[in-house]
Amino acid sequence: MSQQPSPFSPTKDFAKRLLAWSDINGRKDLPWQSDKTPYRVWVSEIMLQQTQVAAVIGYYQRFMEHFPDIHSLAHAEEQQVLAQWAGLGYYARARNLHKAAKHVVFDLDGAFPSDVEKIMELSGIGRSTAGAISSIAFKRSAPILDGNVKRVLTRLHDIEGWPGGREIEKQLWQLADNYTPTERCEDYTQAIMDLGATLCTRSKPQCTQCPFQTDCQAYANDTITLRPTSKPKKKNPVKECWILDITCNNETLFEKRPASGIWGGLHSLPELSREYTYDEILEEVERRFDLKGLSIDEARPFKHIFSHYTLLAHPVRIQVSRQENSIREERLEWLTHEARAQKGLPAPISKYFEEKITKP
DNA sequence: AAATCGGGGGT
DNA sequence: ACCCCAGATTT
Repeated sequence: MSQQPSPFSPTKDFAKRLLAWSDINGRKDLPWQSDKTPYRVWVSEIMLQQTQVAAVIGYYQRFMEHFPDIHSLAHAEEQQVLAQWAGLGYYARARNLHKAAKHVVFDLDGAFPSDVEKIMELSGIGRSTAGAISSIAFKRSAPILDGNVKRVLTRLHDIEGWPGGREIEKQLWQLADNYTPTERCEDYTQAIMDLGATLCTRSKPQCTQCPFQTDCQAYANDTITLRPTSKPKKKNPVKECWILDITCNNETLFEKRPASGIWGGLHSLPELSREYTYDEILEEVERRFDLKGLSIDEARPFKHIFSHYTLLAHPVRIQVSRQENSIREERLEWLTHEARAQKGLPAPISKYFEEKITKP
């Protein structure tokens, strides 16, 4: 755990300078930026959660015409709410909005809660959205930590580590809280989102326009493109299977694989789900190939790493007695080791045979 | 094709 | 308390 020596080295007057910047460059004419009632702010924050400003504007205006206040929303049928939401996507947001409206109107006497803790109890509102509503609608000093703010803060402090992780997120909330002013906190909330949305963007940030260029640790360290640290790719799953090494005399049964998928179109050993028991394997061999197994035993498993998963193949050797009337299919082929060497086979299968020959 | 996003839900 | 997902867009 690399505890940073000082998790917080305050940039002096951050809020003041940010507000000075946003007074000139910030957006102040969006539909939800006038008449900032809790209801109007809330609806805008929910709509903006996973959707860009430009896409939200039209929906917001129509939504407000249909449901001008929280009472009209609470008394509406869910279908009417969803109808107004149609096209915005993420419809769970609309259901949560409706559910929360009913809760406020019928359980809280229509009084929208003002502190973060209470706001967070409403469906569809987490800590960041609650902070936004509390600060913008109630002018309470409450931090937010949405994607924009995470980006600004991880760059300003050049914080390494995925912001979704526990420790980093905790550190970011601490920073967000420290920077949040008591004066003009509603403008500050809007301003830091504007900074992230217009200058401190994910790609091609406009650092030359940024009022914090000389404060920015990532800029100084030339790590802007590395911040925020991207989510660690979850390590690939391991998939296991049986690989059937079916032999009769000196020949092995190969099966041409489907054209698409892994090893598409190549000849390979038949593959079965690892779930099968020996008995089930033999049943399947008889069903699919019309071959009776005489003996069955396992060889050493081999591993093959694909880009998206690791295959752990368990070869199972099956001796069969060749029948006259064995199923004949285009995709099935009996090959000797010599013939096999000429054939296009998946590398792991070829390798398996090299080992089998050199170390029987 | 892969990364992103804030909250919900499952473990 | 922690991890992961659904659902849609963006790069």
